[in-house]
Amino acid sequence: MSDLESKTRYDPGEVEPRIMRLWLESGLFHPEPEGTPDENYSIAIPPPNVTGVLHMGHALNNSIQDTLVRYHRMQGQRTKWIFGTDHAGIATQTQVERALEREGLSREEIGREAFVARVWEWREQYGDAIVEQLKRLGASCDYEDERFTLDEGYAKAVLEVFVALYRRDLIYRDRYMVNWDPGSRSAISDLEVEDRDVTDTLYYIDYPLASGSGAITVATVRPETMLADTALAVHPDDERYRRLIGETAVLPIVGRRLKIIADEYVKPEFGTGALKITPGHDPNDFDIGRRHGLAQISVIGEDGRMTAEAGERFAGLTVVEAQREVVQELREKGLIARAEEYPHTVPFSHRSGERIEPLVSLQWFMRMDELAQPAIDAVKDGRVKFAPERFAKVYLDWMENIRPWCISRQLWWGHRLPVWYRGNETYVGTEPPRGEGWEQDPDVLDTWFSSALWPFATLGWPQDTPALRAFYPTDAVVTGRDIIFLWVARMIMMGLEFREQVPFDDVHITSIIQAPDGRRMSKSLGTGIDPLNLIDGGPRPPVFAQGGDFPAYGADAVRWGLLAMSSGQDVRFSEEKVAQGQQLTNKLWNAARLILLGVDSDARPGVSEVSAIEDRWMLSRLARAKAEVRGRIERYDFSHAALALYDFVYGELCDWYLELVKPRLRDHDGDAQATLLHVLVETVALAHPIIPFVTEEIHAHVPGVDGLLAAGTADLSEAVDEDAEAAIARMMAAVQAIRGWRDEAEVKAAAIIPARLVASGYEETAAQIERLARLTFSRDGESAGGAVGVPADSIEVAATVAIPGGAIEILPTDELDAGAAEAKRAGRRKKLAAEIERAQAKLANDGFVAKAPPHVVAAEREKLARLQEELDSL
RNA sequence: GGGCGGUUAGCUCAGCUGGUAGAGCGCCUGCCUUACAAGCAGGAAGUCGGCGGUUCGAGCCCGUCACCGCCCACCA
Repeated sequence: MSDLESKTRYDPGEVEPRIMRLWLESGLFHPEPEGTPDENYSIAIPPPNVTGVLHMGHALNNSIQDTLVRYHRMQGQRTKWIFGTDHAGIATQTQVERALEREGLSREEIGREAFVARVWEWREQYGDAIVEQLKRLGASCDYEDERFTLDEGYAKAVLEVFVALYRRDLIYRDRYMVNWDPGSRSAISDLEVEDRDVTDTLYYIDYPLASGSGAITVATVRPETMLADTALAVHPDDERYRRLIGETAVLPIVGRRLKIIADEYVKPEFGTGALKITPGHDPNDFDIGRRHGLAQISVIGEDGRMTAEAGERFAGLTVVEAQREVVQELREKGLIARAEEYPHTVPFSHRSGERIEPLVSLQWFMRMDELAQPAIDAVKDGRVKFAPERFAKVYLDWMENIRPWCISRQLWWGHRLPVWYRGNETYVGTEPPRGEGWEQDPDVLDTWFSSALWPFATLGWPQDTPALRAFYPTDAVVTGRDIIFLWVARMIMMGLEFREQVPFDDVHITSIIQAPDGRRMSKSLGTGIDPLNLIDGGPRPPVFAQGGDFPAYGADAVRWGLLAMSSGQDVRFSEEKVAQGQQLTNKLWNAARLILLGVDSDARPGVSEVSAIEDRWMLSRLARAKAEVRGRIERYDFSHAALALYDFVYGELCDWYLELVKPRLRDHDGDAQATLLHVLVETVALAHPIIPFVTEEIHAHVPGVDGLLAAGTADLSEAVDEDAEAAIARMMAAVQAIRGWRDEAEVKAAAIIPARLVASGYEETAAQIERLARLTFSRDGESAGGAVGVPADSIEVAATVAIPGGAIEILPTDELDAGAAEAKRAGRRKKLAAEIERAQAKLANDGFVAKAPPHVVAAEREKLARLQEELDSL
């Protein structure tokens, strides 16, 4: 209890680790696998990369998930936040390779087995970091049931799926054009490619005709690939070239004869209208080549250097070097008609950042169209719902045009393909083949292949486990829109294929939080903000105008701030929102201090026989706040949930209720104490899913309540008391009117001013008005709450302040400056006159009176009458 | 080239089925009122991106233009 007395500021640094320990030790986060998925609640965390560190995206995403999870847990549902990490093939392998480089080693030097062992060591060493960081955030994941995508059981699920899809002919091996990433020396999928703007040189090259009569000119930004040209193409209807179709041209430098073919793909209006065809190094040319049965020649190798097929002169050169050589030779021969700057977009590897080299390569693919159809239906018929809804369209557009997925990766870290070769034989199975001479395919699967199985593989599939029966399908997945295709779509397809059920009902796509200057948050740009630095206090990144360290805002403040920032769209990071969250935690802490240090030792929470108007009001407003926050959370509208909570705590609980009830608290009023404690308990329960730490800490101090707040069940009652709300709303308006008048009339803040209440509807609140507005109502012949006072002209009145249902008349006193009061009256009169004019004009408009809904017109008339009355009283 | 989102107070953002614009921060004024001065009370501040239309009435609906951001796409 001494903390409550001594700490006038909430101290998250002391509270949060202590509370997290309590939660973890309680076993609260680890539900027994019982019940049905319908009655239970589960979310599978988007598995963070095992060697990753928490970034702002994680912080937002997991704040949201934890809010959902804690909310549903407190609705009494058996709740599991399925937890684990992803082996993250390329990312992790790259990190370990860099570490090896620093030792002067490479993975090739130490060999596959030793390398994989090194990665496992690395994982042992660094794999905990992100788990610990999630705990700092307060995430209530089921840490006791942690999965890893390369664990034995999980790997079994991956192989099972591969084999099953292979047997269905959905997985196949093919020589095909792939996105080759020279950086990671692996093929990557279309989704791992990003386009960047680049300015290249567009060369116009003359290809002499074999007949010797002139040349055909083609434009290209990649002259070095001409070494692999196997044809030229023109549009069949292009008059300029029609007579050349079927002729041959001579490939400069190489001397190969190229047939001139016709293909509708060629755009006559672009460039020269003639195209060099390089099936080995261009995706379009690859297709054209297949259509026309052209040879594929590969002059660029997987190492990004020219191959022997490029000719002795170029073999071994880098692509850039080869281009220079080729261009130089063409120039010497006078075959470059012209060259110009050419800005366009070019594919780059999302992972390594290197320019993609399209290559023909023998890879494993998954055919997606058949798997996609049920997943399209699931979204169309609402079994899977996107929030915000517009992302359903994004999903459907992609799914309806889905293409085969290149799933093999030339890496060492990952699930090795369950494929073996012996001569011309191929064996695919979850167990290695019997017999001698089999060699396993060296490739591993795309990381997203295993991620696609996450919602059920984490629960023990392919075994029929209790966890699977209790928690699949899950309820929601919460993630960023950047992985709708990479992950969400594939989970839906795999879930339907292998469990015949969608993996989740709801897909919540979160905002992406940008740097304060609107740029992408990125470590390399200096725009990244480490959430831990916000929680614990730490350096502000360079993107902030203000330097120095963040204050230690605490996890609750960061959670609240991120939720408040997030909306349906991308938003800039706002430190002010985090600060606002901190203020909220501090406000709650101090409200709790007022209540807990003020009540008698035998006081207990309760609501029986509540009769005081402010108590009734508070309970009614609490009920509304609960309904509001609940509704917002269930609609995945977290910013409004956070703001509604803030508004309730500040605007109703602290600004009004606590002020109203203070006198009764001092008087040891039993009803007041019980109600205060009840409201406190209910408020921290309401707030807990969003700001779990401070609420748990406060809850622990409430007399007569046991157990963890996080483990409790929320009271769902939402009874509203309209009469009490109306009475207190009037009182609040009256107090604010007087406060406003006092300020403008320059009445000293501390002065208590004589006045007379000339209004109805204040029977229960007159005394409160006196106290909160610092007035003293005269009782000459009237009761304090009397309906109508003595006739207005019988006593001199210094000022009249309009309030709902009447007015408060300020009586003369030395505290009043007559001039200021009159100036104030004049100002008010002017304002009223303007408003009256507007209302009159509106009502004079026949169209308005005739066509607007009756209640709108009636409201306008009422307003006019009220304004007129006030003006008259002045 | 398609598609999506945005443009509201100095800053970051709200604004439900159209009915005289809101919050936080910042700013101004006054208060150390025994929960919180990292607090409390009060206040100033916006031609709701431009133009046109529908309507009695438009921040909200329709059209159009401008700028910002994102996604998808094989144009040499």
